Amino acid sequence: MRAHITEMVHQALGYLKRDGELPSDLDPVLTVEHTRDPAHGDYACNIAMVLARPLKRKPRELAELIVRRLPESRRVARVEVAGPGFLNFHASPHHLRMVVREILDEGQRFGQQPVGSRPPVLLEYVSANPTGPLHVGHGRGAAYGASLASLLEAAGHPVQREYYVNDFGRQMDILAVSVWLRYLELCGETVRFPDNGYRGEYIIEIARAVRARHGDDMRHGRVAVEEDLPADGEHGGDQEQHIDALIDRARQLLGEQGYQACFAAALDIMVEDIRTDLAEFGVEFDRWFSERQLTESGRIEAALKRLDSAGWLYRKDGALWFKATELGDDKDRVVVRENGRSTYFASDLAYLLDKLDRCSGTSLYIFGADHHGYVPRLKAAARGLGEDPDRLDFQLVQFAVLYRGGEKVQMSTRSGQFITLRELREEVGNDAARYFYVMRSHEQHLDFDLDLAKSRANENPVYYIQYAHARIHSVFRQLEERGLRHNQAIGEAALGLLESEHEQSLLRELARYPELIESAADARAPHRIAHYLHSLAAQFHAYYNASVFLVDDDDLRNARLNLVGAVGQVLANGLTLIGVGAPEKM
RNA sequence: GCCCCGGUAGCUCAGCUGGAUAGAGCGGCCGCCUCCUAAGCGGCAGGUCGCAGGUUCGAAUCCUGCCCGGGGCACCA
Repeated sequence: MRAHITEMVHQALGYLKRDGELPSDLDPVLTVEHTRDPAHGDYACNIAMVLARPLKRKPRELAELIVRRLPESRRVARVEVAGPGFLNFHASPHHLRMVVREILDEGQRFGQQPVGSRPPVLLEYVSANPTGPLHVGHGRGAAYGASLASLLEAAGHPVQREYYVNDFGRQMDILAVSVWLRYLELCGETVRFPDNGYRGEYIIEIARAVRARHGDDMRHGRVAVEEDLPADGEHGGDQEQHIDALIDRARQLLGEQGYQACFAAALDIMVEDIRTDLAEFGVEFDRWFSERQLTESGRIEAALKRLDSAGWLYRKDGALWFKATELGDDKDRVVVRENGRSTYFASDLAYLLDKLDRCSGTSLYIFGADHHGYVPRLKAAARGLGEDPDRLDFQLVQFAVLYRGGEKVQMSTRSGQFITLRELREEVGNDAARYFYVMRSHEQHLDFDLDLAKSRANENPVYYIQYAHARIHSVFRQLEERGLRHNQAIGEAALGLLESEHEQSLLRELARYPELIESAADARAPHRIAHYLHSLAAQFHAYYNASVFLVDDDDLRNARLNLVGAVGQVLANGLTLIGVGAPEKM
């Protein structure tokens, strides 16, 4: 509809230019938007105000001129000049009738553009290190990413969903050693656990699984394990040196094969845990991209070679550096360490290149807010690799803080004192968790009120929306119980009977859903869907309380059922986008 | 010091990429079930859009400076 009105205005301008009433070289930027106040019609256009200055004419006068030349449209009932010079367009009853018909005919596809009508997007999200279970912070990234993926798809972008698995590097070694030490404990050895190790209960469970698979094969005595290790932090030594030495010791005692078996077991179990956790949360991926494979396939070398031949690498202090500063970053970055191992950033380079090769459109990153420093770095990387940095899009998800009983729930990762995503889901349920995570703008800190999320009362927005959907289904059940059937054709013919304020505002609200999908997708803002649904539900509840739908009059009843059915459909479609269920009964 | 996000009603937040008289939920107060689910509805109260300049027909929205809160600035991952 917005496009339709824009076209109408352009036509009018064309006539005026042809007739010499406006200069022919005119090419103004005009906007058509939804009005907030129904008194201003359904859509407003600012063209007259935009033209007023360059033409040195009064906006209202220009507005009158344009209105007179607007082409006829069945979807527009009338156009008025209002306020400082707005063109206010009133949608025709025909237009609103068409919207209801479209909703009922298209069903769950209503609001969606054909996939492929917009450029593809490769969306990477969550990508938490598989060194422990997901916590509530990851949950927000997961809910946001999954909702955004659905939203982009609905707007017509082909979407590839990816999880980048950091299955390589020192953190994973620390995980493997932590598991091994717990395993030794299970075998009956008394070994000291390093300050820097992963302490969570889950490590013991992984160790148990390793023991079930490998028996006592990996058992070594305490002396062999701890002999001659540098002191740990607790004993006045260096934590990092201590744990590195411990990793080396594990490699020696277990042999490379044995060590890899332990490492692989820990990794498999962790990744599988994350995968099922997310799947239960309705968050799925098309691909789990392994960092290790990136290394082994030589793509890091390839990316570095490309940077080098473009002259962006240099050697200093024994390390290989990327001249990021010259490409917009605030400092140069090491890509190969003094010890010859490539850095995490080198993997990022290779992955970036791989993504851009596989997706002709945009590579969209969802980061936690603490990763914002990566943005200039990766843009510099794209430039250095000879790629267009505008093909990268970064969305930063701010932190979520849990509140229980009005008190902030304290969490710290190190000590293993954190609430996992799984615990959160069990406490408040998947629907509430998904909704609460996306109901706020992702770039806004989130106060997650556990008590509110658990509440089964009207104050909980999730139930409020779901209740509206359930009520609608209940109406249709009642209809059948009374031995009646809904006749859509009769309803459509009688849609003109829906003249009450509630009915009109519901029709207007439904009509803007497809445009909401578009603008929310462009703004990467699924929270707008959440707000829209709440508003639609509110209007429905008001309507429900004000009118009886199942009246004796066939025309009126069917017309109302068309409207109510359409509301139910749009509620279900929107809830699906943000991963929340649309129950038919509550 | 530099960078990112935020500051809008008592609280939590929207504000559709610059529009018309700034909105919702919660909390507070007053009402509404012989009727399709009261997990609902109606009403009242509540505002210096952090502060100061600037840009323009028009600013909560864009620019600059300052104040406050959160986060980040590794040859860690």
